[in-house]
This record gives sequence, C-alpha cells and structure tokens, in this order.
Amino acid sequence: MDIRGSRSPAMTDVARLAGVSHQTVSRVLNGHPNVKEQTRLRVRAAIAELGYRPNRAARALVTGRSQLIGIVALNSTLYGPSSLLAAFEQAAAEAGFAVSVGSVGRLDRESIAGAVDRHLDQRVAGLVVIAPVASAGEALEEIATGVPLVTIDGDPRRAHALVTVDQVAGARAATRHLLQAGHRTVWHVSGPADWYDAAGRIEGWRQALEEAGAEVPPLLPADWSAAAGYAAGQMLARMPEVTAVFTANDHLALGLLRALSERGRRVPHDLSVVGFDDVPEAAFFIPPLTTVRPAFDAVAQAGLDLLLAQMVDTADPDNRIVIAPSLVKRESVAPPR
Amino acid sequence: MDIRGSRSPAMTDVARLAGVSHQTVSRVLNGHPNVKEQTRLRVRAAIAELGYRPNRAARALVTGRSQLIGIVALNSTLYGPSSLLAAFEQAAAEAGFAVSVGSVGRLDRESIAGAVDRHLDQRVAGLVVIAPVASAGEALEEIATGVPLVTIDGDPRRAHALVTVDQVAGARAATRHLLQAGHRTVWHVSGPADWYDAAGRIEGWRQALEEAGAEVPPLLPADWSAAAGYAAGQMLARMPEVTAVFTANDHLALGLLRALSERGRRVPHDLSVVGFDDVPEAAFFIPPLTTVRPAFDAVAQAGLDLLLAQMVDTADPDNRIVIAPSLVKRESVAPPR
DNA sequence: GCCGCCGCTGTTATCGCTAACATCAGGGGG
DNA sequence: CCCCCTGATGTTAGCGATAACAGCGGCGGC
Repeated sequence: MDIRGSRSPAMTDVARLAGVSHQTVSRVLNGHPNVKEQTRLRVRAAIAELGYRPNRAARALVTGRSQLIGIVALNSTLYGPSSLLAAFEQAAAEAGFAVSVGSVGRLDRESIAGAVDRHLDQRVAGLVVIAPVASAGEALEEIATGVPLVTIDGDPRRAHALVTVDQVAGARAATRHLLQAGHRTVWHVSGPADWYDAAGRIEGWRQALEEAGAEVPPLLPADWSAAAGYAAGQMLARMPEVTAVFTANDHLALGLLRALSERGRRVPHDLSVVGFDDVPEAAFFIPPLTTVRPAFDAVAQAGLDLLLAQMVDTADPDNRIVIAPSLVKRESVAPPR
Repeated sequence: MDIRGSRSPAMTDVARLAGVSHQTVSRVLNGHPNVKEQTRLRVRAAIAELGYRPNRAARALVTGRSQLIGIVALNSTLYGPSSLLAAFEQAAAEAGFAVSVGSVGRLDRESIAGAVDRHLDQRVAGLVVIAPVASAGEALEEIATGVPLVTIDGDPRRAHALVTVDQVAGARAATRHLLQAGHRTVWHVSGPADWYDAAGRIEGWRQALEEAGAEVPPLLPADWSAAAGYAAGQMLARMPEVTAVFTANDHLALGLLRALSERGRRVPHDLSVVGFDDVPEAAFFIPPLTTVRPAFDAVAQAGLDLLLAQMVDTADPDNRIVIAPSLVKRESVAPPR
C-alpha cells in the first residue's frame, strides 16, 4: 500500500489533502456533531485516498485509554479454560476491542501479579482474569488495578464482577440423573481441590446425595487428567458395590472408561459414568459419554458485557452472573443390574 | 497502589524525586551505558518508591514501534492450532512481548484481511499468522503489510518466513511403522483437503507406501472430528482385508476406535491404528494410541525467533523452518493376524 | 599548560493525536 | 442596528516518552 520508507500518513496529511485542519479530521473520525456534511465527505475521501489509519498509540497517549482488553488465563490446553478464551476473543472482536493475552504458567500470586502488571503497562482498558483456582483469587484481592476488572470462574463467594458456570447445579443434575436411574449412591472422582470448579462440583454432588438421602461415599481426589481418571478407575473396578461414578471432567471419564474396560467392567451395563464439559469427542467415547455442558459462549459474552458496563459507568461493580449448564444424555448411564 | 484519581507517575516525577532529568531516567530504563552507577541506583530507588511504570503508548508513539505481536489464528478448540497459540504466547511473553490475538471464524480472504487490518491499526511490531488452509495462504499473498510477518503452518511451497511441522515426515514415520509391523498396506483417513496439514500427511502416507512397494488403497477423506472418524470406522469395520489405518489426527482415531469396538473388531488384535497430534488423552484411549507428536513448543519458538530476526534486520525474510515430529509408540499397533 | 576527547548529564524538539479554547460568520431578538 | 448566541472551523497546548544535540568537568598527550 505504501512505498517502503515513506512514513505512513498522519492526520495532518489527510487535513492538507482535504483542505481543512487536522482537528476537523479528528472530529470526523470521532463522529463529533458539528461538522458540515460536505466537509465530512471531503475528509472521508482524503482518508480513503491516502489509506490513512489512525495511530492508536497517539490516541491512547492523549486519552489515557486504549481499545485493548487484557486477558489473563492459564496457559494450558485444558478444554474449559481454552474454550473460554476462544469465546471471549470472539465476543471482544465483535465489540471492536483488541484482546491482549497474557497467559501464565501457574495461577499463583506472583504469576498473576506479573501478568496483570504487563497488561497495565499496555494501558489496557479492562482486564479479564480467568481464575479458577483459589490462589488466583487471593492474588487478585491484593492487586488494586484501577481498571475495570471481571473475574471468570473465580471465587463465587468473594469476587466482585464475576461470571461463572453454575458448577453446583451442573454436578447436582449429573448426580440426580444417576440416582434417578436407580443407583443407590454415586461415587465422585473430583478435580484438584484448589480449583473452584472442582469444589463446586463436589458440593453439588454432595448436595444431590444428601437430598436424596443417599449415602455419601468417600471422595476420590484427582487432577483433570485422563491419567488420574485411569488410576481412579483401576481402584473402582475392583469394588463391585460401585455402580455409578460422576467424574469432574470428561478426560477423567475417558481414563476411567479405559481402566474399567481393561478390567472387564462394562459401561453402562455394570457401571454408569457421567462426565463434565462435553468436549467435542465425548460423543465418541466407548460408550458415548453422558456429560454436563457449560455454556462457554454465554459466559464469555456475559463477561464482556460486565466489563463494558464497568467501563462506561464505574458504579455497580458487584454484579455477578451465574450461567446454568445443561445435561447431555448419552449412553454411559443405565439402571444398575 | 495509587490513590484513585491522582494520575499515575510519569518519567518526570521519577526524575524530580531522584534529582535528575527525565532523560537520565530514560537512559536507566533503556540500559544505556553512560550513566554513573550511583545515579542509576538513585533512579532505580525512585522508580520503586513511586511504583512508576513506563507508558508504552508514549514509547510506541515516539519510536514508531510497539512491543506488541499480533497473532491471527483460527478461533477453534482444535488441538493443534490452540496448542500452537498457547505455546507462542508463552514464548513471546518470555521475550518481553505482549501478544494481541485476533481470532477469526473462518480462514478466508476477507476474515484474514480484517484481522490483519485490526492488528495494523494497533501498530503491531510483527505479525504471526497461523494459516493452515489454502485460502488463508492465498489471502496472505495479497496483503502487503509492511511489518515483519511469519506464517505458521502455511503453504510449504510458497510462503516466506514460514515455520511448520514436517507433516510429510510424520506421516511417513507413522505409515512405515505400520508396514514394519508386517501389514501389507495402510489405509488413511485424511483431514480436510484444503488444510496443508492434511495434504502433507496424505503425501507422507503415499510416499511411505510407494517406497515400500505397497499398494495404495483409496483415500478416506474426512474432517478433523471424532464423528468423521466414527463414520470412516463403520465402513472400515466391514472390510476384513483392512488391517492397518493411519488417521490424520487423534480425534479421528478416537471415533474410529469406537466404531471398530461396536462392530467387534479388536484393536490392535484385528486392526492396528496410528493417529497424529498426541493429544494428552491419547494414552488413555482404548487401547492407548500410537501417534505422532508435533513439537508445538519448538514451532512456536522458531516462529518467534524468525519474527525477531526480521524485526532487527529486514534481510533474509525467506527463511523457512521445518520441525520434525516424533513417533510415540503405544499399544494400538501389532502385527497382522 | 592548552587542546581535545570522553564520560556523564541536561535541554529541546518531536511523535500523532485529542481537549480546550479562540475565531469567525450568520441569524434572531430587543 | 447592535448584541449575543450558535454552528463550523482553526489554533494551541499538552499526553509521556526517545533522539539529537549541547554543556561541562576531568584526564591524557604534546
């Protein structure tokens, strides 16, 4: 578009070509009212002719704010967080914001603070933190940012301006579904204890059992990996009294299914399994997995809305939005023998 | 840290506190040599005391370049692209760059051009495009950006400054592994034809068969989904002469495994399967999947290096780097009966 | 002992934009 | 007929940094 070397056109170049002052160009660009229609057209034409594009750095410098939203997220390929990230980028782009991602290796106080810092350096207009673990929540409490901040998947009890999936409701639905199929009780392979997601799912599982008057079996703590699910499965396969298992995510369920299959325990004939996340492959596990689907798109959109609301109006930062997940029924659940 | 409302400290504030000029502060910040050690320490102390952080917008304005790298990527939860994205963010952050992500819904000319445009508005210092499909490659050819540009997973024949996984070598290794196990030939369930990844894997598969003098069976085209793998599996299960299948990714393999399991064809006893990607769960498929692991970290790092090299020195933009993947052997491969 | 260079620091101009104020022509009310 | 207001535009002053150049001691060489 440009001959290399010649600097790209600035506002004054446009102004000169259109025969107006640079300020008039600025007014046209920012949609200010008092500009004659004819002038506006001349300026537009000049902009098009030169291929002018405003310099965001200059604008950010003088206004003190950018059109950049920062996201702090865990650098992982975990399905939940990365779906959330993708969905958020999409929503932000549609709203005309650029998104700067600061992924962190671990969600501890120091890493989070570092990522937030780097974003503040960029003078982001707002900040979204996907903070599913307790340490992250604590870290955030201590960081006064001075910019609009929305937490996604943070501490449901503490954080302001929070959007989260209703983990408790999802887990209750999963557990109830198994109880209604006729199982006396439901075992739970949980996620890491310091993740809110995991804690909420444990809570929902426990609630559903207690409401139904069912015995609450010991919790099987794990991380989010298929490997941990496999380990849990090796144990459960040896326990004939276990007929129903709810795992904290689909990958745990995958590992569990393999362990059961190796030991000759058939699903759902001998044992029913429900997962959480509805990863795209869940329908192709052996057997197809009944699971809970969080509405990541809705979470992302709600997060953005909350952020934009804070940006125009600093009031009402206490809003929190909880998105209900839905149960997806497939073939991994059946009545007990 | 700051009292709300009072503007954040600027370089002159630091200078006043340290009893020097703002220029000396600038020199300290940028590591210029000729500053007395004692002065440097005083400035550092003042910076710490005020919690000063440089204003990137101002710096970008005066230097004409930002510390922002733009990434254009497909907004998907596909394992390959999203791993690449995560790895790149990591590498860029370590090199002191912020990363602005412009994800696009489709990789067509218009979407790509739009995303590139938005990034140019931000005055990114460099641009990385993860462009695994043909239409994206064509779109890029037409866009003169004027900034350093690196293509990841683009057209191996055309693009300059390209980093890619050696799809051909990976597919050859997978296919040869199956042939060496004793199979007469290997079938292939491929990815979408317009993806370079898919094309390279087809090519490698074909090469390996031809080198070995094996018959080349008809290609089974699919997309990347487990559903497509399932469909292919339903067909293959009915064909007793098929003893070895190479799928273009692990999720296809997952769907295939389920279809085979439903029809009573045992893996690896009746049929061997090899995938591609080494998703974290691949070790927990039934049975554990032999697959090809692309080194996403290495790709990302190489991409960043290439970009940085272009940024300091506009010469040598024709470099292309091909990263070799490795074969991960698990239990889904055995000799034919 | 003077010149010149070097190491350190300060002064000034500038990047491209927006905000605030200045200007100026034209029109309606007293 | 003058005043004031209003709509359209221009002028000026920064935003916060870097770059280029200017000063100013002190030290070595002749």
